[in-house]
Amino acid sequence: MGIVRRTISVELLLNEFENESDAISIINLINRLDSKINKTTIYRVLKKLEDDGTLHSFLDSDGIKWYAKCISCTKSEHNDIHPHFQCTDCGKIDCLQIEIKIPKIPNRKLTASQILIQGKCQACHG
Amino acid sequence: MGIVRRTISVELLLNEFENESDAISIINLINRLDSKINKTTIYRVLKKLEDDGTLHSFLDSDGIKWYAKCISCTKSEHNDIHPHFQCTDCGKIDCLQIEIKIPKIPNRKLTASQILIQGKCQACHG
DNA sequence: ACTTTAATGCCACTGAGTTGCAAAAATAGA
DNA sequence: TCTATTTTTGCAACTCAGTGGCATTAAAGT
Repeated sequence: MGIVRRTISVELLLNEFENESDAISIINLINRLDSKINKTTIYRVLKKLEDDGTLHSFLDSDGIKWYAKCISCTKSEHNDIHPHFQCTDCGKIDCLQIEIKIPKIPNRKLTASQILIQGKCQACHG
Repeated sequence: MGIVRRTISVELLLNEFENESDAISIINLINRLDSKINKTTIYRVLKKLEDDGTLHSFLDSDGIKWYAKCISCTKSEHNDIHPHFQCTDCGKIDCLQIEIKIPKIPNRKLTASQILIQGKCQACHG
């Protein structure tokens, strides 16, 4: 289930994503909001926002969780499938609005894909 | 640095991959070899085998680490870049010998990509 | 065989993420 | 606006994959 009550925690978290076009790691959010929200609450609210189709999550190459805004998702359907790009220098991740074609594979039914591309961003001399 | 000495641990681990064409999670290896090798050693030997170009590693959608045999890698170069397929029913992962084309992206220098495809394998009615 | 140096086992630790539960806050209803 | 209900939060303790230090063991070279 998604967000039911409009609480301060929900507002604060939505606000972080309002002011940020890149993805944000949970670790980072916990640090940013340390004095305002408990980390358990952060995990729980983010999960609900994902259920609502407001945010989507993915893991980086170290296995830690990041969240980013969805563009066209709803509660019933996460349409927002796209690759993520992580700069190996500064660590920033952003969503790439490109489509990567996965070919059909014999004897397997494909349902999802997670693509993490690594390299250097423009700021780090890409 | 990679493998220097031919120890029992190295033999046992290589043996596991000899008899297995799929990827194997570290967790699984630790369970399999519980009575024979300490888990710290397993982590260390696998890392060396990866440095040697014998195995490659990747994370699944839960962020846990898997290893699989390399086909054409060397100590100096991991050429064996390919997507991995995980069955959402049985959890098995295997290497897909297909190439997925990543388009050039403006203002970014791409160096690597990790692709995890999810779905159902043949055995689980793919 | 002996010496050198790499590899191992053990144990304690780290750190991301989770769980249970009592207290607090948000909504609905009167 | 007050009250009852139900969700949400904070806290503390926990889980579990993965790591680091260090003394001991075991390869390999001479």
